[in-house]
Amino acid sequence: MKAAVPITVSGLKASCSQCNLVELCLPFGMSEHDLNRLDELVGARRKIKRQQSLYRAGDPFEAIYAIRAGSFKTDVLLEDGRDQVTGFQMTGEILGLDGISAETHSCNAIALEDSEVCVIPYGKLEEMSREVEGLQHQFHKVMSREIVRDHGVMMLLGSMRAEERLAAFLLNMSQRFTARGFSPAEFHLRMTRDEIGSYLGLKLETVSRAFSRFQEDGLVSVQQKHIRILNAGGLKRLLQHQSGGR
Amino acid sequence: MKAAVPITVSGLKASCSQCNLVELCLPFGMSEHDLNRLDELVGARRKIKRQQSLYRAGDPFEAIYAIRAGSFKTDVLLEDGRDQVTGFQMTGEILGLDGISAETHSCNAIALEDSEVCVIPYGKLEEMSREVEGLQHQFHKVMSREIVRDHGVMMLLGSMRAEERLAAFLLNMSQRFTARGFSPAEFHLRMTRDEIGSYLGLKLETVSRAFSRFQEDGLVSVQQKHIRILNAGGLKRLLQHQSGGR
DNA sequence: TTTTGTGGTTGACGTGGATCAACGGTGTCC
DNA sequence: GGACACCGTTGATCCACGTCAACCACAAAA
Repeated sequence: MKAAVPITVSGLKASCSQCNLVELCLPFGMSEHDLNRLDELVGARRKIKRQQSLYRAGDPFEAIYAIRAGSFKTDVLLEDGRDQVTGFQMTGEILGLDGISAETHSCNAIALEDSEVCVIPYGKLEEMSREVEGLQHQFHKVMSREIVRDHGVMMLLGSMRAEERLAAFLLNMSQRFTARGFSPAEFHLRMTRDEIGSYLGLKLETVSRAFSRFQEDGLVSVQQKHIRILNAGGLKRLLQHQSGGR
Repeated sequence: MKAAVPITVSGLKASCSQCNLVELCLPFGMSEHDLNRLDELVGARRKIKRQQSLYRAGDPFEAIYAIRAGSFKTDVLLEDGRDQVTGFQMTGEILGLDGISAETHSCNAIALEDSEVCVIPYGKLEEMSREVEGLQHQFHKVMSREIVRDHGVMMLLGSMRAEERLAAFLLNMSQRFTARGFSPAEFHLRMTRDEIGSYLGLKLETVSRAFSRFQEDGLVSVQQKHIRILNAGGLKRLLQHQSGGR
């Protein structure tokens, strides 16, 4: 939407060993000793304002990013103007893995709110993961997890109906908020109906109607972006009962 | 479909340095010196008969696989019986990357024809990629490429219409056959209409109708699984012209 | 040769979600 | 405070694709 973006690099050096996101982020499961080495790896932090991009499709690939605060969406766009949100990312998650293959980013990463990331220069990461076994293994796991996640989305897009897709989305968000110490039942979505729709392969009107339907059925209470899940079991059942999907 | 499968491990030691698939496979771009080290890495070959599985969801993850001959599909299945083909793989492509994250495979890999793979024990791969920089980098690229590919499929499933999806599929197949030294215009599909449909998020009847439509329009000639592309430009145009897709 | 099975094609019909359109709520910038 | 922009909701209508069903082609078995 906006043109190029003023980049803010805070002088603050990141520190994995001090960070309270270790359990969600790249360093997960690494020994204290290895963790200290990671502090060398992670470069400066960078702040990204709402609606601004961390990187855009076509940018040369130099680093991956760990989200320290805030949240992002990634999207791909076709030359004819159509676009598709490929994911929403929260704190501790890693952005930029798409860039390794062609040494150029293949999607846009845009902040959904004012956010901050840790910059992990990719060359350094490769170098250090030759020395630190735990880092190498974690990094592979992070990439593999992304592949598995994408398969899940393909499943959703290829074989679920509108309400099933939204139910799956809400349960997924709930689980991720829970992992971050927030309530499983009550949370604030940072993305618009249009963005949810793009991600789920639906039009925004369909998303809105599905929300209304869930509210009628007492499954959730919806007030704009504020969601309260009233009947998680009901949402799960929506997913399991083969409802004649496409 | 079938129950568990007799596994055939041929005594033949694989050899990357001798293999004519180097340019498509994991070793791509590696120096001759590094290539020789790869020969230590790759274990036995394994033959998989048509319709049999290389691994199934839930199997413990031990190795990744490079396809030496033949082709595969991967699919995920939901507890309610629905399933979704997440990809078709050809010679030189790598299978099993989904298993790293949870140390368990998350999808099924099934041979579309009698096939053969090179078994790459994952522990050894990690070990060796700590020593061989080129290997590490190539491996990361392979994983990243998989992520980018998945984003493309998400785009297709989320925002293209039936005929666009099939056109994209045919062009993709054509390109991959070309890369393997086959004709870009004429090839034999190894998968059924139902499998194509599952991959593209369509019913088999819709796939069949789209094929018929393409034939009427002189874009391709279709005889069962044998495809001849008569007008590649026409197929590409189908993709670009915003045809009011969903 | 007939039989059986699997995969593919085609037609008639139904429907879930897209499209088009109007309107209501909320936040932000003067 | 008022005006504007953006986002969300809801209704009416349409159409692409799913569903159901019949039939055909080819291959393997008998």
